[in-house]
Amino acid sequence: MEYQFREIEKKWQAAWKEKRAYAVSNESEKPKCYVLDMFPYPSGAGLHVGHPLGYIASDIYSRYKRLKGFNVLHPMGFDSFGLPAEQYAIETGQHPADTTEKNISTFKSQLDKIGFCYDWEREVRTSDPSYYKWTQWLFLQLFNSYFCNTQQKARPIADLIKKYETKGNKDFTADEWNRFSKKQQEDILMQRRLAFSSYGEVNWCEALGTVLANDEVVNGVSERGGFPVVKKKMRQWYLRITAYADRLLQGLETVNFSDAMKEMQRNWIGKSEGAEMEFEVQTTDDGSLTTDNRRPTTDRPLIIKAHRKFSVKVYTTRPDTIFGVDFLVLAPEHELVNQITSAEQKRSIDEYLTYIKSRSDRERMAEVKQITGCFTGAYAVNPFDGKLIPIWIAEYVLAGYGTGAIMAVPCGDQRDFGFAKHFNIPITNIIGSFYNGEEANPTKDATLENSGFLTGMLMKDAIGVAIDKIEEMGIGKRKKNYRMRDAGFSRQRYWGEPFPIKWIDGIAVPLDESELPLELPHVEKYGPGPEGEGPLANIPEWTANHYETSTMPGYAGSSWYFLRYMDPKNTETFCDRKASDYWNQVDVYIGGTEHAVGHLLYSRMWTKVMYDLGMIGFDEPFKKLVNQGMIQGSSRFVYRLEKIEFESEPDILPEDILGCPLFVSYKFSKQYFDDKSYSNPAMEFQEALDAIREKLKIVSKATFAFISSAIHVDVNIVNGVELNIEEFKKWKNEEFSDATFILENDKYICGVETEKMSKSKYNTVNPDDLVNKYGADTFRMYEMFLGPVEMSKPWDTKGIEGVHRFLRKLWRLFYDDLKGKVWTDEKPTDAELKVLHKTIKKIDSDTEQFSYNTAVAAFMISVNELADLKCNKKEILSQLLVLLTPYAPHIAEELWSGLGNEGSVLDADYPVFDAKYLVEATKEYPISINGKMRTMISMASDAEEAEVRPIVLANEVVQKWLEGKEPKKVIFVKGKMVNVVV
RNA sequence: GCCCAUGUGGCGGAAUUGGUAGACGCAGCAGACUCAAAAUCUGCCGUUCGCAAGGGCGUGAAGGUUCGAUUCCUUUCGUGGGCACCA
Repeated sequence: MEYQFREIEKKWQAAWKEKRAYAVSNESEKPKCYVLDMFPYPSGAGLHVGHPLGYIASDIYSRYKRLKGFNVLHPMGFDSFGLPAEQYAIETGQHPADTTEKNISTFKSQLDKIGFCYDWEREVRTSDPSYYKWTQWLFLQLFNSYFCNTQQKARPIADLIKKYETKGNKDFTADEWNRFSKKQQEDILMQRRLAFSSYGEVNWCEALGTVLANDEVVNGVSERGGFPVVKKKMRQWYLRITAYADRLLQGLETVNFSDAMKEMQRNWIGKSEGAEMEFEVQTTDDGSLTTDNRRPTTDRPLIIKAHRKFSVKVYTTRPDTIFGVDFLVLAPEHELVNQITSAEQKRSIDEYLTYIKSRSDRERMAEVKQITGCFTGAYAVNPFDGKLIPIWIAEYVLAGYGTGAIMAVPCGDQRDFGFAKHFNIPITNIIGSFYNGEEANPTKDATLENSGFLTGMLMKDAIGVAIDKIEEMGIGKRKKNYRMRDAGFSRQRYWGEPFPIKWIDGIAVPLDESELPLELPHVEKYGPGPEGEGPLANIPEWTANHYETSTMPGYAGSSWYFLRYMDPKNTETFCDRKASDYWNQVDVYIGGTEHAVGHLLYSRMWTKVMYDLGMIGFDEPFKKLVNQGMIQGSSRFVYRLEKIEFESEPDILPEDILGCPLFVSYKFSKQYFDDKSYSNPAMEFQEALDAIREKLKIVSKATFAFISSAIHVDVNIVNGVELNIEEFKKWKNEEFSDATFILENDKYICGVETEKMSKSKYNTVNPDDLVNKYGADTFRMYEMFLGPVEMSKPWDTKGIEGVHRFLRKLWRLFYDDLKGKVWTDEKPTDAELKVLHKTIKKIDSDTEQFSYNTAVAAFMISVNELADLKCNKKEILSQLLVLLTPYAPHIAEELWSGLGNEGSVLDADYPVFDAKYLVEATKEYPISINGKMRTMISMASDAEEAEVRPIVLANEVVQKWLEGKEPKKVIFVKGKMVNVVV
């Protein structure tokens, strides 16, 4: 009886489906466990081997927890709104709903072949109206809520309205409020709503007539077409996530995420403490701007003007350096720029602003080596010593962060320093010898000099003193700041949730709950609407109703989906409170680090809002987070000779002579054609040269040079690094059917590089093929065997054979190909029990800790040892099968029933580890001399140092190393090792 | 640029968290079985010196702490991911 994995897997998948083996109930006596994978986007390319990595890990954990007696929720669904489907629609005219539907069914059938234990009855899709009805509903809850600063939580906006009606606030009285127009009231409320509308900048591409994503903009032009892209202000929806900044930080203390992940989120939130303060802009007596740049002197003291016409508000974390401020820098977008620019500087400033319009934020942050900026001609006055400070604008100051203006202290900040040097701005040193004139020193430990009332203080002590003084003088205040911005929540796109909002007379009017869902209308064309609005603006019926024309972003539906799985069919509410109370937080959430800050922060915020409004009973969605690494592609290259230059006749392709493309094997390519530069032609070489000459039938005297260029070749037609030449000739519709090759050792060897897995690199491997060839169980175990789940690693199909051999070897413990059944009911020996219990211990702890690669190794060791012991005993093998079930459920179920066990192995009793089988009387101690292992000595496990020492010193190897001398020291670690120091 | 992760044989990786570096698997080499192949089994397999016994070197690089460092510290280089409209 052979291991017929195809039949076995088909049989049990059908049986489990028929028995609804994976259906999960919300009512159970058992403790609950919620295991969740990150929501997949059903891309048209289907699954590649990188996708299932996390799914297999969570599946193993779910099955393990089930065996351990938990009621496990392990659902799957699709984040089916998104840009790629829309892009595809624009290109092919197919409706996103149709392509999405098709993609999902491909995805599902691929997933099913791998044998996951999803409860498909709970599947959700974000693009399904019955789902996005609740996304819209939740948006309205956000819209109708505000963040109460006193209680630090979300409350209904009605509470705020009531307060305004009865008490007013610091800016207006109740009477004033009640006299405000509806529009005025709404504008004020909009400043507090958790989902609110405001103006923000987008990447506008005039030529394409559309708004572009950041990654669609490269070097200031559109990725498609290369058209110029500029910043444009547009009305946008936002979520007030900044209100939750502190709670999102505090919440991190309560969840089990990796330190790296928490650190990333903290950095993203970017909390800093410092001060906000105002610098007056120097003006003449009549209040107009002056361009007098002479510094005040004792005989010509500065007259500080009383006109508070212009002032620049800066945010700084280092108010202690106030006397070291040599210039101010405004973000180019800063509203003061136009007002304070002097007549002489107007032209330069305008030119600079034009340049800035073409720069993305990303570029502005990344290219710090390239220092740009422009002087406005205006000066500010240092409020402490009256010094005049030139005001510049520069791209390294971002409008969205802090106040959009900084005070520059070149001796303490490297970017300010570089800027000062570049534009020859004199630098004031306030930290004495801590500043060397070569680079800035951001220390807080220096003693301040030239710093007025702060002189002589340690910088870190001066921070507080400076802020107190600033507050006392009434020119600024202590301030916390966050780098995080409010989350942009509109997209000028079609394929997303419509906003349940009508715009009437400039007021955003929410739809009534009864009008939900507001369904996405069918369209024929997906092009942008007028003025960069979304495609919905092209639909007369839509605009006639005054509906909002943008749609929600991808993270809208994914911010709360984990709740819908708990109660997916509910038509009354998004999720029944009883269901969310039972399932509660997600116990284990598995997904990639690419979602570290986006999705995870948004869903954490939504959860907090829902908790504040009493809709759910917990305020962190994910108790534990496991980050899976990426599976990288392992690309293969062939090297095509592209140009042959003769002394007389340059630039001939080999094809011109040969009539066919010519490929050289890796070694020759690297040795002779590696230089990419055509001006430095490849060297001559004998071996390959002769071969090529022969191929090219060129007279031997000709002088020529080549360049080889690396071409991605489909990894599926390469065996390891050896190209399958026959397959290659058939590849790409026989594009290379007539190719010739220069081989090494009769083989064509390909180049190898690790890159992102993608279709365009021909390095994707389809799990379907592997499941067909080796079976789902082999595939699952091989993915886990590759390495730790959290680590990124390149995919290489080669090793899968080893795992498959392991499963066949396991099979042979039960059945022989010729003899049939070999398992017996005999009583196990101590040695066999020892192997079993060693395995139970290892597998149990490895599975709990997601250390699946070592668990697979432990299974292999176990089967190797049982085979060596010729152990075919049911008592041992049954327990081993239960351990294996989470990893390889099909073969486990087949063998389990073959042994005549009752019921399904999916719900068997998990083996219990018993330490008594592992007790050893003696221990092989490694003996080191000066820390280097020299020999082994077998000694009693419970021996103490006094007994061990004479045995060790008497050993002949130790004697040899001692050379008759007394050891300096003997270190004995019981149960571990002995080290003799000579 | 900033933030995070990571670097160990030809390859994927292991190492009880400061205690035998290279488990397990792939690839490779030699052998058994076979008419042959597949499958299976046995042995070798970091590098270097040596007939051998045995020794030197070795966890990206350079320092340091320690009886002992893949593990801790400092500096440095390479690679991967994220940086707000890809999801």
